[in-house]
Amino acid sequence: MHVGHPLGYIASDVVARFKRLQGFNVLHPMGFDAFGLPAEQYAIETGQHPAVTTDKNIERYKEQLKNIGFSYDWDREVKTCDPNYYKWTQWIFLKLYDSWFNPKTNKAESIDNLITLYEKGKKNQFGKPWNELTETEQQKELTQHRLAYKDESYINWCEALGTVLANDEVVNGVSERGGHPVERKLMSQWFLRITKYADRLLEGLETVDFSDSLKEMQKNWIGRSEGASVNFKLAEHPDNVVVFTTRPDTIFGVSFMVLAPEHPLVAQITSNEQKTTVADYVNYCKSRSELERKSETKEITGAFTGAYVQHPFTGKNIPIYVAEYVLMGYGTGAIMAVPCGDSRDHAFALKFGISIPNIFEGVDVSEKAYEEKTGKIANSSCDWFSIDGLTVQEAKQKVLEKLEDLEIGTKQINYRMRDAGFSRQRYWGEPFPISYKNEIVVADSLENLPITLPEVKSYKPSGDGKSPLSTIPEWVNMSNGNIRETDTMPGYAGSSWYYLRYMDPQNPDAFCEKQKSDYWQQVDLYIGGAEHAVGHLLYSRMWCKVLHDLGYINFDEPYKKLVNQGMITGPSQIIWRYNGTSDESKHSIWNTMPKIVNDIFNERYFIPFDKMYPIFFSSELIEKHETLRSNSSQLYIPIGNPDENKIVDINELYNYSIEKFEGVYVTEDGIFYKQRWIRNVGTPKFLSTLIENEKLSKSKLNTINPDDIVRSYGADAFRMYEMFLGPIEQSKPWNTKGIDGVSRFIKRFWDYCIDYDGTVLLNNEPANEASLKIINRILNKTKEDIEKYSFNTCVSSFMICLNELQAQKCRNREVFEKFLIMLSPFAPHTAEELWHRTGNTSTIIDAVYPSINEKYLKDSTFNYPISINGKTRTLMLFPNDASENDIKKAVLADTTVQKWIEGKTVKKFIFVKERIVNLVV
RNA sequence: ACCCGGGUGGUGGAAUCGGUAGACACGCAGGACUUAAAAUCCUGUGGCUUUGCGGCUGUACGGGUUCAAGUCCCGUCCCGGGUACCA
Repeated sequence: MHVGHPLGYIASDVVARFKRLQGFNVLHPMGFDAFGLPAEQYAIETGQHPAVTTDKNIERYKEQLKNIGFSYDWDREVKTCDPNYYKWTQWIFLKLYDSWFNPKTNKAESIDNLITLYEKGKKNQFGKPWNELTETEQQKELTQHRLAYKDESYINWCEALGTVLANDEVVNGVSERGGHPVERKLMSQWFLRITKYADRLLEGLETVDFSDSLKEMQKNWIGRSEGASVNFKLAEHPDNVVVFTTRPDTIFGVSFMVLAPEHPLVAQITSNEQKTTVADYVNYCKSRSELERKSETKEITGAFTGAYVQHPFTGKNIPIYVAEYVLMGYGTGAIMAVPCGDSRDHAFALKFGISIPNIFEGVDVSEKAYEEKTGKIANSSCDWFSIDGLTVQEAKQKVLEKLEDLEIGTKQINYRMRDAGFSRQRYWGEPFPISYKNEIVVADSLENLPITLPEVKSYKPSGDGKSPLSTIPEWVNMSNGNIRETDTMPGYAGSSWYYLRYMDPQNPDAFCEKQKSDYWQQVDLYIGGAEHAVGHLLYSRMWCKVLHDLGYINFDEPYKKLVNQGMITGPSQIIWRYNGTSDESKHSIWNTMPKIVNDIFNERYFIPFDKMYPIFFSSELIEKHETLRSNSSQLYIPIGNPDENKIVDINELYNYSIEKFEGVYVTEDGIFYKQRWIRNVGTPKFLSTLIENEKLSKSKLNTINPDDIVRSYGADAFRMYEMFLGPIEQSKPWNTKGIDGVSRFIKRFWDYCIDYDGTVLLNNEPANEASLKIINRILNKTKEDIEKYSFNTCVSSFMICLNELQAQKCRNREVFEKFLIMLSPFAPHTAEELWHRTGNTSTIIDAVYPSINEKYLKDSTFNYPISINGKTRTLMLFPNDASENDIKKAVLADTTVQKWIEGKTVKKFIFVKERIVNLVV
C-alpha cells in the first residue's frame, strides 16, 4: 500500500463517522476483489497456491488499514475468491444464462417466457415450428437471446508462451513478458449481452450523481449513434450492399462505396479483371497486425473491385472499393463514401482520383472535407426528389422518410460497445457452473453451487490455449458423462455485485435477502479511482439492472453518488544511462563518444577501462547535449531526497547496488569512476538528477508507505493531511514536509487542552458570545463542507477555529467538547482520547453532532468594501438595518472617499446589501 | 484528431449568486527562549514602487459583456485524463 491508496478510504471514513454522529445507521464495509492475474502470475512463479498468497496479502493489507483507524464493519468483509461468495457469483451467472432481453418490455425476463413465445408461433431461424426442432436447434435459437451465451470470438494467442493474453498483456503487438509475437485466434467463449442494455445504461446516467467526465467516458464507450441503414442495389448482381450512415442527408454526395477487406461480398462481386488486385490487397490486410493497422493511419490503401452499385436516387453507377479504413466490426462493414463531407473519404478520393461532388451550399471542398453539421444542402436532387436548401437536420429526416417509403432503408441505431467477453483461460477465477453433453450446454442446478475450484498441480497454462483446469481429467469428466467448462470467469464477475453482499454477507440461502436490500437501498457514496470508469462500473450497472428486472432487488442503479478520487503523485528521481551499442563502448569513453567528451570538456580525453561499464550522465549535460538525450534512457533511482535537491551522491548509488550502478559517471565537474575522479575540478561527487512528479508506483521507486508516515506522525495527522492536500477529485503531489502543518495543529490542540503533567486545562465556566460564535460557525461550515465532499476546507476551518479560540483565550469545556465531536471523523484517535480525559465515559463514536445555533451564524453589522470605479479603497462598518440613504451619506462624507472623488462627479452609487458599495465617478 | 477536466504566490491550495484575490498551511526571512541545537512562540512574506502613509500591477495569453470578472462570453496556448481509421 502506498499513500495514494487510502485517500478514498479516508474520505469515506470521514463521511461514515460524520453520518453516524448525525444519527444515521451507516453501512461502511471493506472487502477484497481477490481473483485475478497478479495472484495467478505469482503462483506460476513461486508454485504457491494463489489462495494462500492472496490470504497473506489480505492479512497484510488489513493490518495496514487498521493502522489508519478506519471504522469498517469487519463482520461484513467479503472476499470474491471465497466459495461462500462465488457461489452467488455463479448463481447470478446462471440467472443471466436463463434470461433474455425482451425488447417489448425493455427488460430481462426468464428464458421460459421466450420459449412460450416460440411455442405460440414466434419465428425462429430454422423456419420450422418450435416443437419440431431438435434440442440442438432449440438451444441454438435460445443462444441468440440469452444474456450469457457462448460464441466464437478472437483472442490474443501467444504460441511461444502457450497461453491466451489479456489486452493489457499485449504491448505493441507482442507479449509484454518476453516480447513474443501474438496472433488473433478464433475461440469459443462466453459473453454477456450487455449491448441489449446500451440504452438503459445511457438513460440511467441521468439518474445518478457521477462526475461529468465519468458520464462522458461511459457515453463514449457505449458510443450510440443514430443513423440509417441503406440498401444499395448492386449493378449486375442480385445482392445488395447494406451500409450504415449517420448522415443520410449526404446521400447525393456519394461518389464511391467502400467494403471492409473481410466483408463477405468482396469475393462474390469482384470482377474478373480485378480479381488479382483485390486478392493481393485482401492478403496484404490480413498480414498486417492490429498494431500496424492502428499506427499507420495516414497511409491510404485500397483496391477497386470492378463492381458497381446503383445510386437509389440518381440511378448512376457508383464504384465499389475495398479498403482497410473500413472495419468489419463496426456498423455493417460497408460505407457509402461522401468525400465532400468526411475527411477519410476525402483523402481516399484524392488518392484514387475519384470525383468529389459538393453538396454543401457556399463551401469549398476541393482542399478538405466539410465536416460541420451546419449550413444548407445543395446539388441534391433528381427528377422526383430534392433536399436542396434544407438544413442538415431537415434533410436527414426527409431522406430517411423517403428511404423507408422506397423500402430500401430504415432508421438504425448503432453502438460502439460490444458484448462483454466473459471467459478467461485461467486458473484463478470463478469456475463456470456449466458442462457440456454432446456439445449442448448444460447448466448446473442451483442446489449444486458452489462449483469449487479444484486443486491443480501446475498453475501454468495448459499450452493448447485452455485453462489449467483442463489438465485435471477427474474434474473435466463428470460422473454423468458430461464435460466441464474449463474456462473461468473474468475479474469483473465478482466485483459486479459485491455491494449487495455487504448488505447480507453471511446469508447461505440468498445472495442478499430482498428485505435487506430494500432497507439499505443503493450505495449512497462510492469513492473510487477513474480507472474503473468503463469496465467495472458499466458491468456492475448492467448486473444491477438484470437483478432488478428479475425482481431480486428494487433499484436499477447500484451507485447513487460516485466520486473519483484523484491520484496522489510523488517526486521520482531519474538518472540517464547512455545506450551505446556493445561495439562502440569498448574500453574507453573516448572510443565511445569522442565528440561528446570533446563537446563537454573541450578537449580529447582518453580513459582506459579494465572492462565494459555502463555510462551515466548528469542531468545538466543531458539538457545541453541533444545527442546525449536521444541516445540515453531514463533510470529511476531509489536513493536521495527528491524533495530537497536534485543531486545524488554517486558513492551512495554504488553502495546501494554495485551490480546496477557500477559504471562511469560523467558530470560537468568531470568523470568519476571507481569511486574517484579521473578528471576532476575538485568539487564533490554528486550527480545531478531529474525530478519528475509522477503517479506513485513501485516501478518508479517513488512510493511512500503509509505505515512509515503513521509511525512518525500518527494516524490522525496522516488522515488529516491526506484530506488537507486538496480537493478529493484532483490529482495532487505528496510532500512529506507539508504534513508538519496538520501535525502541529494536532499537537497544539492537545497542548491547549492538557498540561504537561496531564492536568486538564478546560474549565466549566459558561462560554462567551465570541467563542460560541466561532464554534457555531465552524460547526456549520464543517457540516456543509462534508456534505459537498470538500474535506480540505474542513481541515482549514479547524485550524482557523483553534487559532481564534486561542486568541480569545477560550478554554470552555462546553466549546471544546463540540470541537472534539466535529474533529472526530478526521482525527478519531486524538478526539477519543481527549473526550475521555475531559471526563466522558462513553465513546465519542456514539456522540451526537452538536446542534447549530442559528443566531450565531449571522452578524448584525457588515464591513462594506467601499470601491470607486470597481477598486476597493476603504472599508466601512454599517449595521445590517442601516438604510441605503444613510450609508450613502456616510460614504460620501468619508475622508478617504472624499480624496478619491474630489473634483469629479459621482455618476452612480451602487449599493448591494451586505456585499459592496461602488461609486462610479 | 475528437471528447472531457484543468491552468490562481516559491509550494499545496482558498474565494457560496459576478462583489475586499491569495483564507488555511508548507517553505523562506527576521526575532524571542537556549551555553548551543531541536522543539515552541512572535513578526513579515504575490510582483514593482515608496523612508513611511500610500500608489501601480496581478488569477496561462488576447479580446468582449458589466458599475464590478479568478468566476460569464469569444478566440489562442499549455497541462492532465479518455477515446480513436466508429462511417
